[in-house]
Amino acid sequence: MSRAATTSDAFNAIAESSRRDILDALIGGELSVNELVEQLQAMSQPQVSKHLGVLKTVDLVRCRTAGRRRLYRVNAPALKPVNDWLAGFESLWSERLDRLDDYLTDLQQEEHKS
Amino acid sequence: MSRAATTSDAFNAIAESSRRDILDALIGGELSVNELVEQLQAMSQPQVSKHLGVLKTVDLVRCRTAGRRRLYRVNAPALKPVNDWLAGFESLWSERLDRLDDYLTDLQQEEHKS
DNA sequence: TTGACATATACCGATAACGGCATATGATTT
DNA sequence: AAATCATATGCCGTTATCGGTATATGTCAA
Repeated sequence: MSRAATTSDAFNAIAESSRRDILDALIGGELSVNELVEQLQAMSQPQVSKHLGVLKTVDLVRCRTAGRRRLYRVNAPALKPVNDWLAGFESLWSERLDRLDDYLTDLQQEEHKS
Repeated sequence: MSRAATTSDAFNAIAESSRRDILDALIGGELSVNELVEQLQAMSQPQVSKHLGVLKTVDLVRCRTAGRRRLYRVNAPALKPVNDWLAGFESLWSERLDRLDDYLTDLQQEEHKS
């Protein structure tokens, strides 16, 4: 078995930073593939198309044909599973708990030295 | 080139559902490896250990030695990058926009038929 | 219809993930 | 010291990723 497919899940789709970059670029609104290629310096057209394909499969992006161009836009609700999962950890978020945690870790390392 | 390493990023680490399951199990508090194995039916001990290793590398999990056992706990702040990235899409979240989006997609498919 | 533009797809080599099983390391008890 | 318990690590085969380059599909204009 290998790692889960990037097309299986929003979680897997957004694991790749190139795809997050594409989604970020689309926050402003619809963009064509070429406009994305321009905006995302250092990404070839085939790359952008492939990544868009992945994003489309998991419904993170939707598509509209306009003339010979194709306008892509974000489908934000597809990010909800991620958001919902994260919400379960918000209770553990506070700085105070973080510091306590660091303290415990340090304590444990001190014990280890002795 | 291949897919980014699971140890490169919180995004990549949480792409695997087994690892999300582990993190979920740890929300209640510290657990030893064996307790995790019990709780996560159908995951072998080596698997759990390996996944914990990945989670530890990206600091999503921290570790404390207690006798011959090892107690793991969530380090929630390591999820912040994910949360922050998601926040950029909250403006596009509403049901209404979602419906409008569906409408546009349907419209485009209708056009395509003609 | 021919040519230019816009986007998608196919093939390639390289890399690394994943699960399973066996085994090594490490700590405790008798 | 030996046996036991708890956890980590190593090796293997399978599979899917990723970027690159070339090319196919599709759409419009002259």
